[in-house]
Amino acid sequence: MSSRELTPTSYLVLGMVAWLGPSTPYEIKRTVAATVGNVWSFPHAQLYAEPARLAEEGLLEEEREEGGRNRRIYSVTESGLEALRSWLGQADGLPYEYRETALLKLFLGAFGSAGDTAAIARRQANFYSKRLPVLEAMLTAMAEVPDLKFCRAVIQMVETIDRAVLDFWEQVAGSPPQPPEGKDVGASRTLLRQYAQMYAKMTSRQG
Amino acid sequence: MSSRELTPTSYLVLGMVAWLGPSTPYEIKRTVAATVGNVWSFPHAQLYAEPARLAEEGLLEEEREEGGRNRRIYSVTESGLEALRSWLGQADGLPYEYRETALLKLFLGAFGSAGDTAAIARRQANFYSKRLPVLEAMLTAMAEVPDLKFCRAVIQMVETIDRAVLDFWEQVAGSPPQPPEGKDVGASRTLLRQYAQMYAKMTSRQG
DNA sequence: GGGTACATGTAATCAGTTACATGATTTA
DNA sequence: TAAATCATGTAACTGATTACATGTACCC
Repeated sequence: MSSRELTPTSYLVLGMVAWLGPSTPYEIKRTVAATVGNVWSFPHAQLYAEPARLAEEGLLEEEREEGGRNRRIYSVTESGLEALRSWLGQADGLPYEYRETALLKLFLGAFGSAGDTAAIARRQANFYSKRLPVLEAMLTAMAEVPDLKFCRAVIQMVETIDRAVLDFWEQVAGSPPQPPEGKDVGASRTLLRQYAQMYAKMTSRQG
Repeated sequence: MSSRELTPTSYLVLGMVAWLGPSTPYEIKRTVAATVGNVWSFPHAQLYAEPARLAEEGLLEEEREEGGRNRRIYSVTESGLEALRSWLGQADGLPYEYRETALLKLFLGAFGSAGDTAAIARRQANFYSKRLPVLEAMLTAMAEVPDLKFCRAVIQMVETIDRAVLDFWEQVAGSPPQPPEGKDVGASRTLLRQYAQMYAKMTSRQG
């Protein structure tokens, strides 16, 4: 029936509806925000658009609330559950994507001013140091509830990464790489090219 | 001159050209792949499209190679450098995005079969356990070369995250959360809703 | 009763992804 | 010299982001 390839967003929505039972896009959004949304943001417009698509494909079923807000309410169909199960069965093994603007700024720090990198590092460290205690509170709250173990696993992963990343940025803030004097890129220019070439060789065929 | 807001991709390209000197999209691509590309993938089509845009906006300058492959060669302009510097000066402090399909599968593991989650976890662990030694080789190679310190910092971050994530997946593989018997979601259904609500309260106003 | 935050959508744009296509070097 | 990989692009599609818009509930 459907021809398009489902996206991660598709499966997330599918899974949330399966889990929450009949639910509105807003409920999906809220639950996502509380879990994977911490590190993988799904803008709410998407969480309204995606269920609509899935409904067209017969993987969700849509009904409208009578009266009141006239909300859209979605439930999983059997073929929706099937799609979800089949997806869960594949261990495709794609690596993570980690996107942090600050990492790009660290990378290109040579072109900035002296204090830039340290300021950026402190800013990031500050953010994660504030999020960590919240996560820990969540984790202890969930520890009692075995039914939330899957949810808990997600928060545990967020915590794991936050810790690592916080540590990293604190180190950078402590001893930030300094931009070279006089903007002399000349030296690093050829070195960077050599590095890229070496890297390509090391990763294509055998090292 | 330009009206659009520059994207992270824009600044990355700007920075790479500034760093490499006059360069072709392919050289940009290769260098990106060797550095941030490890965790933040920029498809090559983008690294051909973006310099073209930047050239239109006067932030890069484009010339064509005479004869041969007739390649496009880009260099930074003064206003390009300015844009880069000004961007580096802002510590906007956005948190990272971490996207790993396996994390979604872990989250939704309740709907899969018994062995699924463990298989997925092993698969991820396997990948990172293979990448780590490569990164370490790179790091020791770069340790000698002070001009590559910014580049090295990036690889260090990748290593940091890989370690943390590898550890996490190994733990999951060791004792994976089991899907409930009989697909009884009923219990966790309301708990999940409660959790989402609690989370919303904890993160909006003060906890 | 007025303001602020929660809730619920739609529209338009564009970056990003995938796919297609082919020329130039190596390497076997 | 054939195969494989490296290098270099373009076209088309569509999901994702941004922005707009408005209704409803709650708090002071």
